Formats: sequence, structure tokens, C-alpha cells
Amino acid sequence: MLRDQLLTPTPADLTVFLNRHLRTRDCLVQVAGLAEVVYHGRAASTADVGAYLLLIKPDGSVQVHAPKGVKPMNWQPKTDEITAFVEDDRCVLAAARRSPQELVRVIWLEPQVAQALEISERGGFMLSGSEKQLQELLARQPELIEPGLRVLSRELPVSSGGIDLYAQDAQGRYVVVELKRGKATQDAVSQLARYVRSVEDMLLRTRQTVEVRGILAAPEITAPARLELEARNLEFVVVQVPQSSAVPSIPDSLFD
Amino acid sequence: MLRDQLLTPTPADLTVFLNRHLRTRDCLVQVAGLAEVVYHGRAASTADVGAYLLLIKPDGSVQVHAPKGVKPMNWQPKTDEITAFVEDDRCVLAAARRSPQELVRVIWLEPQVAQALEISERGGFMLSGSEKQLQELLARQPELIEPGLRVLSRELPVSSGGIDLYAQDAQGRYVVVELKRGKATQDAVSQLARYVRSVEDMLLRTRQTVEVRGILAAPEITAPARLELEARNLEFVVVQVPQSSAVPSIPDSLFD
DNA sequence: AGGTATATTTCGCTT
DNA sequence: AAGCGAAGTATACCT
Repeated sequence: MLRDQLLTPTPADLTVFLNRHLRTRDCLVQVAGLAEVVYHGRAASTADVGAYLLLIKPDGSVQVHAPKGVKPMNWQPKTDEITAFVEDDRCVLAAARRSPQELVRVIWLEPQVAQALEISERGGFMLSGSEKQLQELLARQPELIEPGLRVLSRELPVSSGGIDLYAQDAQGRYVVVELKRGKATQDAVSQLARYVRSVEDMLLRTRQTVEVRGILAAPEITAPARLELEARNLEFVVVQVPQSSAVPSIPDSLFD
Repeated sequence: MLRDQLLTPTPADLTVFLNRHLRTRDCLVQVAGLAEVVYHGRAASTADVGAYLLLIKPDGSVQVHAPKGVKPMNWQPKTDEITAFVEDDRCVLAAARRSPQELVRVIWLEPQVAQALEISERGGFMLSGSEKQLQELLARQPELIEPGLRVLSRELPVSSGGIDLYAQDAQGRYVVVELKRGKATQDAVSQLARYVRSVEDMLLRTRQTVEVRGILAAPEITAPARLELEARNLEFVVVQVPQSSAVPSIPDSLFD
């Protein structure tokens, strides 16, 4: 698991260490210590000398962590090329992407610990409560949205994007349903309105008059979104994402 | 820098190690090894046994990394409470948040390495190329958008949200400018349209007739966004985010 | 605490 | 490669 480790390495040693373990692309490489970080690409950034933690995953993704937050201070998704080299008597790690063209450089001033860890491909990972699951549920049980609703299509591709659920109500009117797993915002209303218009345009090519209903289905909705929804003559329906029944309640001890 | 380290610790030792270093809240704690991860909160997830890397930052944020991607497999922003304890002869790390109420549990089956690292508050960090910078530039030089444009307000708070730039053109017409640092999408068009309507509503209270222009200013725009923009009688203007002149071009060697 | 918008968003999917 | 939308988005800002 801990395949290799260096303590307070020299620039040359760290460079060799990094290149050796990066080449195999089968372990997670990390370095902690004093460094400077420079990024240039979609934007540009520089971080003064500080104690940071660098992670390089087997897929070539890079992240430099400062002491706060989930988000890295600097990062790079799956890179095209990663190299370490010595420059001005310091070990420099350079990670580059081609598209978009961008580059992160980590200049090590005082590397303290370097490790190569074996990290396995994650076996089973299951997430429940996503919008996709909600969509599957409601496609099977459209009556949870409204009695008499029949689902015609899921992810119906319209001019751009896809309509979550396309349906017909008990009176035969077409219905566009936009789902949100969380609280619905004005954005969701805009999206729904856009889809309704697309469907209206589509139907107008074959019919004279159309009435297309738009339903925003979510567990909650913000007050401004509700106002805009009503102003646009669209509807809101409460739907609950079913949580697994085996919910372990958070032990009291953790909140005492 | 490397304050403390344990190799293949027993459940009890790891528990003590974690609690000791978590309590001080002054170093980054990490554990690598075989573990199971369970999350329950806004959604729910389970990860089968695998070799993962756990990071706990001094601010209480938690992330569990699998071998791929910048994003952690599981995470928790700044937690309210973190504790390690022994359960069924295994060390379990539980990190909980109150709002939203959620919990991550990492069950260690074979912890291999545990470390406590000193990570300093990042000193200077400068990012350039953000939308905020673009806004500052264009507020100073509105002629980059259109000759004769005068900026009345930045981040003007409207019914909901803020208008990036609120201005008046050479003919005295009011102009709403929505900025994007990257390619503008349909979302941006919806946003702009919403703001234009808000301003129209606002002005209609004091005036009889109003003509409010809406300008989407971005380096690029997607084709569908452009169509919708034109359908709504809104405008598009190309603006470039100025990149720092000291741009280090990506060395050829990295792409040979 | 609620609402909104940005992000070097990332990521996955479809065209 | 481009476009689109979801995300347990995270994070900052403002009311």
C-alpha cells in the first residue's frame, strides 16, 4: 500500500522519485512541503510560498491543497503530460493539458514528505437520491405528479437539451415536466419555460393551436422562483426523492 | 512538517491518533488503506471496500479520494463534528454536518499509513482572469462594449440577483450588460432576459414607455444561445478577458 | 439562514 | 470536439 516514501529529499532525489512513480501510472503520488504554485490556462494564478499538499492520481489528475476547503487551491483534471525536473536547484513539477491548454507548475522549496501509495480502482460505488433516480421513479409512477398523467418520453431531445419527462394529461394536453432533486430556483423556471416554448414551436408545425403545460416537479421551490413560475403560467408539484429505508439516523452523540 | 506518522496501526491506535490530531485542529490528517465509505445526507452513497485516501483539513473539511478524478469520491465541507471511535474492532471516522444534516463514515479495515502534516495558511494567492476582473475592466472602459456607453452601476441588485453592468447608451437608452468569462450559453441568455424584464418592470413604475437593451458580453457564444438571443431581440458583444502579459508559454518539451 | 451567481467548476452523456 | 445539464456541486456575497 505504501509503496515508497522519502523524507526531506534533495531536489534531485525528489525529481527521480516523482518521475519513477509517475511513469508507472499505477499509484497515487503525493508530496507535502514548502512550495510555490503557478497556474496558467483558462485563468492564471500564483500562490506564494506556503506549505501545501500535492496529490497526483494514477489518471494524471493533479491537485494542490491548502489548509482550507474541499476544493484544491490549484488543480488540473486528467493531464496529458506530467514531468518533474530540476530547475535552479529546485524540483519542479509541471502538469499540462492540451485542451484547454493549461499548465500547473509546483516549485518545491522544502519538500518534506513524498509518498507513492497504491490506491485501488473503486469497486462498487452506489449513489442514491440523484435526479436520474427521481426521473426513473416518476416515469414508472407518473401519478405521483398528477392523476391521469401518461409519460410519452424521457429525456426527449428538444432543440437543445433534453426534457426530463414529456407527457400527456388526462385531458390529452401535452405536458413538459422539469425535475429537480433539490429546491427549485429561477434557473429551473427559465429552463422549463424554454422547453415549453420548444415544444409549442414543434407542435405548431403540425397543429393550429396548442396548449402545452409546464410542470416543475421538486421537493421545494424558492419564493422568487414560485412568483416567476406563476407569472409565466407554469405549475409546481411537490415530489419527494425517496430516501433509502435503511437510513442510519445520525447518532445523538455526534451532536452533543 | 510531518508531525506524526503511524504505519499499519491497530484500530485502537488509529483511533487515538485521529482524535489526538483532530482535536488540535492545526494540521492536515490523512489516512490511506482499505476502507468502506458510507454517506447519508442530501443523498446517500456507499463505497465497497477499496484502497482510498482520506484527508481531513484543519478546518474540518473531509475528503475521501479514489484513484480517479479531481473530485473526491466522498466529501464533507467544513464539518461540525468529527470523531473517531472503535466499532466491531474497526476504527471508524464519522464526520457530521448540521445544516444540511449529513454524515460521512469511513470504516477502516486495513489502515496502512496515517499522517499528521503541518500545512500553513496560504499566504498570497492571486487569481486573474475571473469574471470579476472583466467587470472591473469594462466598468473602467465601457467603450470596449460600445462607443458612448456610460456605466451607471455595477452589481445593481434587482428583484433577485445582481446586474453585472447597468448602463446608458449614446441615445440615452438603458442597457443591461451580462458578462461571461467563457463561452456564453442559453443559461446566460435566460439570465439576461430576466434582468431586462426586471429593469423594464422597474422603469415602468415611473415612466410610460421604456426600451431597455440587453447585451451579453463574452468572448464566445454557443450557436443555440445566439439563436435564442436574437429571437429575444438581445445583443451579443465580444469581450476578451485580458491575460497577464507575463504569460509563460507552455514549453514545447512538455508536448513532444 | 435563504437566495443568487460564479467556477480554471468537474463530470458524464450525446451529437 | 462541442454542447448541454446535473452535481451530495463548493464557495462567496448579499439581504
